[in-house]
Amino acid sequence: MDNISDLIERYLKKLLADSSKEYIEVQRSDLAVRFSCVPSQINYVLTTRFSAGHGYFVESRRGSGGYIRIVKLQLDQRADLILDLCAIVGDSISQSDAEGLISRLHEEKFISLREARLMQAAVDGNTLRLSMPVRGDQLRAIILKAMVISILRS
Amino acid sequence: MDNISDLIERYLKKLLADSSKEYIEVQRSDLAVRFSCVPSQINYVLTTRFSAGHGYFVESRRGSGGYIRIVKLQLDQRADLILDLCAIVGDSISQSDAEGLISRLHEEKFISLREARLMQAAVDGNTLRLSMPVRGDQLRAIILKAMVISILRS
DNA sequence: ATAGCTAAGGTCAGTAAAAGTCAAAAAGGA
DNA sequence: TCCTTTTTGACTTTTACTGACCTTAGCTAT
Repeated sequence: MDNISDLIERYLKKLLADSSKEYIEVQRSDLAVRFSCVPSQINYVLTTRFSAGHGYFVESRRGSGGYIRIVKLQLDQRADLILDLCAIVGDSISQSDAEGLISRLHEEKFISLREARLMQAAVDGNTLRLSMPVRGDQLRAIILKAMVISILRS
Repeated sequence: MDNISDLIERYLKKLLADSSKEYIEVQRSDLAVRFSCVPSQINYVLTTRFSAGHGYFVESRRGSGGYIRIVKLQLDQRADLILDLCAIVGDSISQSDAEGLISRLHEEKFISLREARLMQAAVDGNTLRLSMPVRGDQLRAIILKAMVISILRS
């Protein structure tokens, strides 16, 4: 139930929360040692849990003195939040990214927990797949954008 | 009278009763071993005895470190009304009926105005028609029920 | 300068470990 | 008997993890 990827995710998010800046810098090999895993697992965690859809931006540099920088994008500093969110969603969005975006909206206090759950339910993979075997990601994007617009307007 | 499904049901309900939280997490394969049955029997038990209508909500994750989480909804007398409304939705619902149902939920103070707007947006005709010219009413019913059930949590 | 070494991080495909689906077979019950 | 519920298992999908091989950046000795 607590797989390594979840532990790494939590660790990085705690670092971010404790940091005074909006980003952190880590070393891939350090993390791999700390969590007794292969280095490439760090990349796995980054792509599955720190994607743009989840509200993060990852930069890195190789070579000696290399690093991985994880930036937490601040939603509340966006000039036009609705447009930006719709751009992030795009024409198609995976369930994982949708979940990340919704929980982010909740963390940033744009929506309540109940509202987050409502939105999750509407774009849930099982819900959508029941009706549309294919193109679930497109449908999810359409519904998610409609909800984002409705709740952030006003 | 003592079939395996009943035993599994009782076991899970005892776990829930003994738990300090309102949910439990189990592993499907563990249960299958414990009760000497095939893993898919667990799914059978979940769908026949732990549905929303029975007052439960089931989430799960696949892959290594996967789990099944069973949430017990604490239902008050008002929950019956919600479940009835959910049953009324059925397999298919028109936009105007959906709107009626949503405003009813709001009038009965089950949901806030913002939540009502959110739900309206998700099942809006234009939104759904964009993606599915046909079967829009079926899709609307599926999404609406998922959202209605979600408000039973919390 | 620069060739070459070293120390980072990246990619990708393959394997393993879960849970899900579906329909057929078996068992019960009225 | 006939219908419903339970049980089974073959096949699928999703998620996590691993390792071999690749790329990039800095450093150092010539």
